[in-house]
Amino acid sequence: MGLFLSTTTNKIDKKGRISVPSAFRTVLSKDDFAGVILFQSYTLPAIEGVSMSTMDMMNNRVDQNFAFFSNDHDELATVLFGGAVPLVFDGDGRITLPQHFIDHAQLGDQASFVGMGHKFQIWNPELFKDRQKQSLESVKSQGVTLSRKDT
Amino acid sequence: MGLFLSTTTNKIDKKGRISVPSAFRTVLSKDDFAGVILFQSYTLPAIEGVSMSTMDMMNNRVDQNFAFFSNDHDELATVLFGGAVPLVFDGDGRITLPQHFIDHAQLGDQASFVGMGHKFQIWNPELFKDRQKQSLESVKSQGVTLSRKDT
DNA sequence: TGACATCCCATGAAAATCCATGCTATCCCA
DNA sequence: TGGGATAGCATGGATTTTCATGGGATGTCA
Repeated sequence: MGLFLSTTTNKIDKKGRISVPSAFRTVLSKDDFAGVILFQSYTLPAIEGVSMSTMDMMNNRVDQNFAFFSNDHDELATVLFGGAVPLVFDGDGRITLPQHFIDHAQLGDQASFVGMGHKFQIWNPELFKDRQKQSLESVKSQGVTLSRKDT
Repeated sequence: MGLFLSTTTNKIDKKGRISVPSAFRTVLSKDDFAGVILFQSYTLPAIEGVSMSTMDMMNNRVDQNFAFFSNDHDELATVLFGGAVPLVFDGDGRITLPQHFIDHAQLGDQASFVGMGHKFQIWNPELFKDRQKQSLESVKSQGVTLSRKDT
């Protein structure tokens, strides 16, 4: 499917536009929707981004795990889909970030796109430095590792 | 899958380009992505290299072991994927090393590719000499061995 | 008609691509 | 077995293309 990898920092211009890194666009263009789905992280001052097909996948999981009219289902669906915003690329691969995302992630005139495999996050570059450092410490100290095993 | 074996030292030119040893390219070319994934070692002044399929494997493991929005998932993904850079070979089998990798591994105008089985490392040749010596002594004194057991 | 979104084009910097060269190991045939 | 041809590989440099970014023009909705 293609993975979101590496970290890229781009500028937000006066109009609130920002270029989605070319490599990320390539991953996103695998499905027919020419854009990206964004929603705010529930726990971090960051914006999460996924492809439309990943959104489909999450939708299926919600339906599998919860009865269709249960309260749990509706609560999760409300948060997950109610807060999700589809944004279409302009001709040059840019998107315009809605104001509440900019507020939530405390973005100034720059933003970092952080690849996380099947998804990515958008951060204030300064905040991300700390986040990165803290993640590394956490991964190292907790010994969260992956053993290599071919499937 | 093919293993990364032996050590080769190549030149880094003015533009930061370096030839990936032909034997390594052969191993990497087993999957459809014509390049290599690099990230910095968490503990050593070296760069680590793996194939895209290894990266895929790691991604699957992360998703299997951690809930998609859990903090553990995000921290691991940040370290693992946010710091990973996919580099495509040019027509002659070279890659251009990003500056922060050159800094981290303290590379001058040369670099050693060290085969390590499923992955390889890129070292400053001088630093690697010490590393090699120290590894050998450590293995000898601790009597590190391998159990012969597949899977 | 003003605010805002969308589309289009220009530009500079960076990255990808292409071509040339020399070295070395290998092969082939006399 | 010697020696020349050949192919693969690392290296250097030039050229072309892509990409991020800025700004203007056009369209749209309240």
